[in-house]
Amino acid sequence: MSKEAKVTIHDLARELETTPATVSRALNNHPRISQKMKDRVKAMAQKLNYQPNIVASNLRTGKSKVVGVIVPNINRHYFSNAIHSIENELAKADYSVMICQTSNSPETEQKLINTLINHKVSGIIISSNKAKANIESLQKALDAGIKIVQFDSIVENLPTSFVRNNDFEASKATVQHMLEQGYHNIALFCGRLSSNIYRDRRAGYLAAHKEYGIEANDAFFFEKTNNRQEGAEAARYIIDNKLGIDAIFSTGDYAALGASLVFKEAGIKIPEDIGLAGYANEPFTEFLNPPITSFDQHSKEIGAIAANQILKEMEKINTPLLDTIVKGTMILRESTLKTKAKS
Amino acid sequence: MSKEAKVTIHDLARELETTPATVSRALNNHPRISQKMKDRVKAMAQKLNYQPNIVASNLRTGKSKVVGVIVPNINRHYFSNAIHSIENELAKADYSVMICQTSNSPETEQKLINTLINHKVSGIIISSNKAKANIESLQKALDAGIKIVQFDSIVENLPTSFVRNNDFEASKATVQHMLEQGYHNIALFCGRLSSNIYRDRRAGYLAAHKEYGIEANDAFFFEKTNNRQEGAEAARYIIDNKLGIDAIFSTGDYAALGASLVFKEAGIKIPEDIGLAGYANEPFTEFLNPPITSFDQHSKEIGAIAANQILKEMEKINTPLLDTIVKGTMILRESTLKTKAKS
DNA sequence: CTGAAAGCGCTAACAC
DNA sequence: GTGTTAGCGCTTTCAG
Repeated sequence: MSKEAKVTIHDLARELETTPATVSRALNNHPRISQKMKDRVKAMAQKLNYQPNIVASNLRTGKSKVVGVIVPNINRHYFSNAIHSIENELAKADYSVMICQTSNSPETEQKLINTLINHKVSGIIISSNKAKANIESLQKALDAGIKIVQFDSIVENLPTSFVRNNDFEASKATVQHMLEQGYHNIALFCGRLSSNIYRDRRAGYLAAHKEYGIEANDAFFFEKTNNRQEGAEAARYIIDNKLGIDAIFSTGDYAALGASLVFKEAGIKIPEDIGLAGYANEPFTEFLNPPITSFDQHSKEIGAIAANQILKEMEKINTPLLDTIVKGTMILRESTLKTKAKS
Repeated sequence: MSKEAKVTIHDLARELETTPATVSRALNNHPRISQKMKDRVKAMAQKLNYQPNIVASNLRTGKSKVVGVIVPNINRHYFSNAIHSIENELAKADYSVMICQTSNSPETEQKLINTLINHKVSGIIISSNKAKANIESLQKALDAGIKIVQFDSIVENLPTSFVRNNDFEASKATVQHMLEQGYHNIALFCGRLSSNIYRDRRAGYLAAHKEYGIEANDAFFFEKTNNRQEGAEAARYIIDNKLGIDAIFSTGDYAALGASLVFKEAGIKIPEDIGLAGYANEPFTEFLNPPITSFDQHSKEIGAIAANQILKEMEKINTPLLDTIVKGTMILRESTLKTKAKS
């Protein structure tokens, strides 16, 4: 298969009449090697087209310049942006990225964590399920000296760094805005409550109501309504069962999208007949008719922060763990501007 | 750091009063090991919570169940979908995915290819730049026994499998459709011609004109117009310099998006005043006002095909190389339906 | 069916 | 500043 036998540090040593150890040290810029030797070694490496065997180095040192990233799905705007930044930042420090999708399956996640441990990655950046087995696996990773940074969906009681949004305040602010616009019967389209992010967003929704002096109606709570289809179904349910709902706060943009299209088809006007706000500021929210209010989570920044934090933790001992909260930005659009629509 | 010392096959062997070789074989289901021994070994592995050191195994065998994926950017719909499928398919076969972004820099790409080679990956799935140095690096990977599958932007004269779209026919069909709608002065917004995909799309644009008996106007060719901003600039240029352009075929959706928004602001009506078609069927195209005609490339399928092909090549010797063409689907939308708009 | 022994390529004490 | 030596954990001939 190979044209020429693989060249190793032994070959370099032989050519230079020195030893593999010296070659290794020279290549790694060891301080106690003479500049002259370093130059000779590097020249010879170039000449023979020497390529270091990273695997051998990893085995010997027990470390590797690899970081694993575990997310539910790569092809969601939020994650693909976060991963984009993570790869960019880590590549600057010559780290490689191993990427894994759980599809929200705790079993898959556990398996992936184990695989990463066995690959001897130096760090894991993860948006986690909360299954007990996963927490144990993450703890095992920590015990093995692997640094972990959690983002998005996190397990609070693990001693790791976090990077997260202010989901509670964000949701509260959005719902407050809706209440102030005159929507007083706001449905909640919500993701799985097993995840802190959806729990927080729901809490924000409830807190806004409480502060405004309105009791949130339990019948207006749509759990597991988190994608386009589920959003569409919930919207149809709302249309069919005159519940008195005059607005929807959706903890995800896709459910809002599904609802938006159903309302449009049914001739129900947004924002006049029903208000609608999503979450995540997916690109399409800007272009819907009308454009829908959403919340930008700054996913690129989140990825960059997570990457730089894990870099510090991997390279400098005693780097303190950080809990970083990235404040999102409310993007007000036509879909909740009832007052403006009236005027 | 670790709670307990790492357990190795030696530990298992000692406990079972056998040898590391037998343990290794048992764990790998070697046929000449008795079922009884396999059971004993696996039970003990479980009991001691043995975790194989993949790195050691990789060093010894010179292989690894890792595939590298190299793309310009992760956070484009096309690539994030392709990668989504790639990871899904490879994970089924217990392969891990290392992901790399070139940001369209040939130097970065070359560095990444080398890193993957040195990591001893078994395969590389790549959307490549065409720089000479990169081709040499890919050849080096092939020489090292690494399987390569190219998709999207490919280097034709390398002996690898390809997975691609029928960009030429797709573009030709779209432009034909526009010509038939009565747009006879169609501008071309185009990506870098160093890439086969944009060359092919341009060729399709030209072929459609030729077949229709109209000469394509050189002044209507906008090279390096491939993102939102460039598209907006080109649109402004078109507005300012009365060139007689009555439609735009853009080889990418983002440039079409930029143009669409500029036209809207300028009060220029799509499709009445100007026709507009994009390429890639980015999610937002469906929701623009009006929705814009585009071309769905089936990126998920492309990723899945690339992944399964490389799996075969890695696992079965003498797997033939495949050149798979995935036919895209034209998505006709309002932005090019001049006749319908008239009626 | 199992054991003995060697070694993948590199690094890091420890010498001098 | 450089050489000697041992070994990371695993697999795989070769022997029996």
